Amino acid sequence: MLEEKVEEVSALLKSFAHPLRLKILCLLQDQELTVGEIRETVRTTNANVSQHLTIMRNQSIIVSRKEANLIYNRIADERIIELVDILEDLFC
Amino acid sequence: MLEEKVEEVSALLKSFAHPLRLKILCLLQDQELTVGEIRETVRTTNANVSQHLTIMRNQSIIVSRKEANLIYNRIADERIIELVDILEDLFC
DNA sequence: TTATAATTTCAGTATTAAATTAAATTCTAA
DNA sequence: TTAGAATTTAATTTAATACTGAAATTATAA
Repeated sequence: MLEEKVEEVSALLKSFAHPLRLKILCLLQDQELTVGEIRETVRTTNANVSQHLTIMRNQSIIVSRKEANLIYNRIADERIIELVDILEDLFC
Repeated sequence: MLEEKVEEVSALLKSFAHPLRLKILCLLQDQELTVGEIRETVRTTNANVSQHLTIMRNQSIIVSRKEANLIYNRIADERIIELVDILEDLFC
């Protein structure tokens, strides 16, 4: 792997090498959810969920769609869905 | 993914979501190397390489074999080799 | 227009991780 | 048995992350 790609891929990995963020990605594998809905499945604050989503948005892993005063989040990149599936196959 | 597995897999990811550690894993894909040999390919200290190897050893990603006063390191788990290949396929 | 709901942003604190340097260990070979 | 090489460990400093609670933003609907 080229040096440049190593930087890129490690940054990508880092963006979901955190239990809450990995959990969020699992939840979003096959649906879109709002901050509040995600919040209901984990024990933390909305602000915290929002911040973790921001980290993943900055890596273009997640995109959001606004509907009324709700913001629906989903996985932006098919490769991430695939990768989470692979992680599940390999390590679960 | 079960809560317990989320913790486990995110800890695993974290152990190589760092540019130097990912680089080391790439180098070790198909060979074993000593700290000194790894050191030659990156610009940091031996102590630093050793510390990063320790992090991955603690996750059982890497095992070491002693020969004279050299310590050869290799990837301990076939699934990691596979995963690095997949990362390369998907993102490079 | 005002109240409310959802989300984000901000500021502060606490925690964890990374890199550096020096000292300690382990082994080899003179 | 001592000198040197390779590696690890320890201690320190610096930097990056995570979490919380409060305030700000945005949009809806009464």
